[in-house]
Amino acid sequence: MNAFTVAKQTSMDAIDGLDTLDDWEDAVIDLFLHAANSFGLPKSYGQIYGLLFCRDHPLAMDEVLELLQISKGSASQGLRALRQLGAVSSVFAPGDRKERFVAESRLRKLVGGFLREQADPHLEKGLARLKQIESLVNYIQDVDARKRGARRHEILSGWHRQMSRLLPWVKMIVGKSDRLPQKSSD
Amino acid sequence: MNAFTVAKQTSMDAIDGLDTLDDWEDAVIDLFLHAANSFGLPKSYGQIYGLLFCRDHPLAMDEVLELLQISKGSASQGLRALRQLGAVSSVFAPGDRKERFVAESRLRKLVGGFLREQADPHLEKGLARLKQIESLVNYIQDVDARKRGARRHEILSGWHRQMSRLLPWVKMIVGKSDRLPQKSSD
DNA sequence: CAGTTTGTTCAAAAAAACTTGAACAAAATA
DNA sequence: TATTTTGTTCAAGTTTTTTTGAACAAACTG
Repeated sequence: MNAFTVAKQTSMDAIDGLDTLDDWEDAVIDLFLHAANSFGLPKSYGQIYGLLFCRDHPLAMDEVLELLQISKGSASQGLRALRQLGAVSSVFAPGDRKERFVAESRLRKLVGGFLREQADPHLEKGLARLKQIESLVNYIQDVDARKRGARRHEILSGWHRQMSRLLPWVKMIVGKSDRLPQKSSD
Repeated sequence: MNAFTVAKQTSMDAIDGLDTLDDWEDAVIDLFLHAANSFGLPKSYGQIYGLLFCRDHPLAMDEVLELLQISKGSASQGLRALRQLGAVSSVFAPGDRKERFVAESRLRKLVGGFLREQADPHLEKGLARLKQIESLVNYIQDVDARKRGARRHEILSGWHRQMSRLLPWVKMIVGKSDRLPQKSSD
């Protein structure tokens, strides 16, 4: 990258305001920071997603960490996790070695990714725990005590079944009319 | 409480095994510990709920903290929070000053309480943030930049609407056939 | 009313989660 | 191949959350 290119880009950014955060962008990033927290994700993930969500064009990792004032490590880990969740995807600009990132803005996809990466694994682990509980209950000698244990195992199995049923419905219901109808996208 | 009463209770507990935790109870408590964590609640809440869930009879706070080996403070705060969530309710045994607690085991109620105490407040806060974003977007001078902000606000508003729609469905779907049909309870 | 039981509060300690940045690796370039 | 660019890893540091327990308050009891 030569001096001319640097100068050109800097001035363009300054004109477009893309090398600083607008107040509304700060507010959006803050919204996602809190949203991430309430979904059990690190706040930096929310910040990164929020920034990309605001922008029309892909950002590279160094732009993200510069704009958000976070460390390289956070940016790297955050972007990887968000991609894993399907919340961001990377694009490679032709003739540029940098990987650039864009936010997925279809709620359906976001919810789907979250359920796949977070909810489904918990349900699987839960099933394993249920099996272990079942076998422990079978060792109980006292009849009444074993009945009590068995009853609890039944209840938990019922809950597990219901949660398993619920998730597909969530995927269905969310994303029925995603992104508002005006100006059809996708 | 006189010596006889103490001796009597101790022996009864020993016989029934109610003053120690069975292996299966440990496993159930551990299950709820992890579940609480994944719902963003302190693990002690999960432990307390799990213990009460295992037992047929109400437990007093001192029994809970003894069985789980947790502090008075944790037990007190945990029980209060769980009651607030509708996950436990307290009963007063006649002729006893102690408040005793039982777990709510209807998934519908648990989910309802969680949504009411956790999800609904988040949605409300989200709405407030959206309004603030909207007003910030209106201050943007540059037309294209304002369009970009307005578009983002629309998308977020759509998400908010969809999440608001989703929650009632969740309440409906969960608890359709709660607690397994056999041996009708409640 | 003095003593006991029951339960709450909250400052400090402990534990858990998150972030940082320097060292490292991989890939492109000269 | 030496150098630069880009990105990852992870031990150590920081922040946040949770737990503890001693002090306190309220309600009962003798």
